[in-house]
Amino acid sequence: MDVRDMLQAKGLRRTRARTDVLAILAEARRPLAHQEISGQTEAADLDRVTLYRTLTSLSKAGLVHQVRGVDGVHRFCAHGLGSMACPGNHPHFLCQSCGEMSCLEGQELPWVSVPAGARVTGKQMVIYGVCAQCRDAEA
Amino acid sequence: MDVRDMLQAKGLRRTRARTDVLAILAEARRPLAHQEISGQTEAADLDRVTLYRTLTSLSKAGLVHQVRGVDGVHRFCAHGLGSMACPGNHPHFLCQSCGEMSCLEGQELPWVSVPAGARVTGKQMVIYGVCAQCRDAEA
DNA sequence: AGCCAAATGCAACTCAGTTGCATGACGCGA
DNA sequence: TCGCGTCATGCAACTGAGTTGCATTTGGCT
Repeated sequence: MDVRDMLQAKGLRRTRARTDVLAILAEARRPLAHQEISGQTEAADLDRVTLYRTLTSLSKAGLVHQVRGVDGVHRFCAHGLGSMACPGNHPHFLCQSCGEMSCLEGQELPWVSVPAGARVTGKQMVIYGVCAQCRDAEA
Repeated sequence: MDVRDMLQAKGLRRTRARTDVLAILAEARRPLAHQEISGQTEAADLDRVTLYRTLTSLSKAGLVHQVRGVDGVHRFCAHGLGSMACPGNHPHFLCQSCGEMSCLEGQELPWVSVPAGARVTGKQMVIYGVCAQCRDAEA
């Protein structure tokens, strides 16, 4: 399924910003921050604001999932789009040295009981530390 | 155990900022954001920067634990100081309507396997939605 | 009391993210 | 395929959390 078709299926207008951003995210094996996306050549000439709004609309449409790391930065992920859509209900690992986040797939988030009467919108779990590459670089 | 003694036990100078902030946090039944703390009369005349630095030093000393909500704001918690110290390894609930966070105590965070070679510094899980009070207020 | 290191206060700054508004482009119907 | 309304984009300016540098004060210790 093409990214353009996915946009249409969700009732979103197919614009260059959306197709490019969605393609970048779908290709990435991990959640990307706004900054990382705008670093890609395809998105380099996009306005910051447009990128933010694009990510918001993709997120609302359910095409990407969104995680906010312990560094306070939003990251967006669309890997496994289509067939094996990645709903995002798994933990994420954030390397505090290089800032890369990765999905810890195949591990479900536990069910958690919340205070009576509360409505749950979502949940996220972030494990943080230093990734293997950065540990090597340290030594 | 008095908050002043706790500071001393951790090798921290006992200053008004630290004793007041620690007392506020110890008394609160939930993690407080910087803004909520400075709203308390005891901390009202503290400089923003001092409050940030105070929270950082308390956090490093292990007297408080720190959670960053999906709203990107740091919250600090010291409830159950001393005897039943709250290590923070439980999930937290964040109400996106009123911004209040609460500790979901008695529920352990699951063990999660991370990529080989990575060093884990910490982990946090945040459940978000709307709390019972805010749901009532909506209706 | 007196000293030094550590803590405080102030000002200015960074950086992620948002808002308002004018312009441009997508989609749809004629 | 043309035209039009609506939504998307770009620009500028703003917000709010958090940080940094530096001069001043204060806690702890002798």
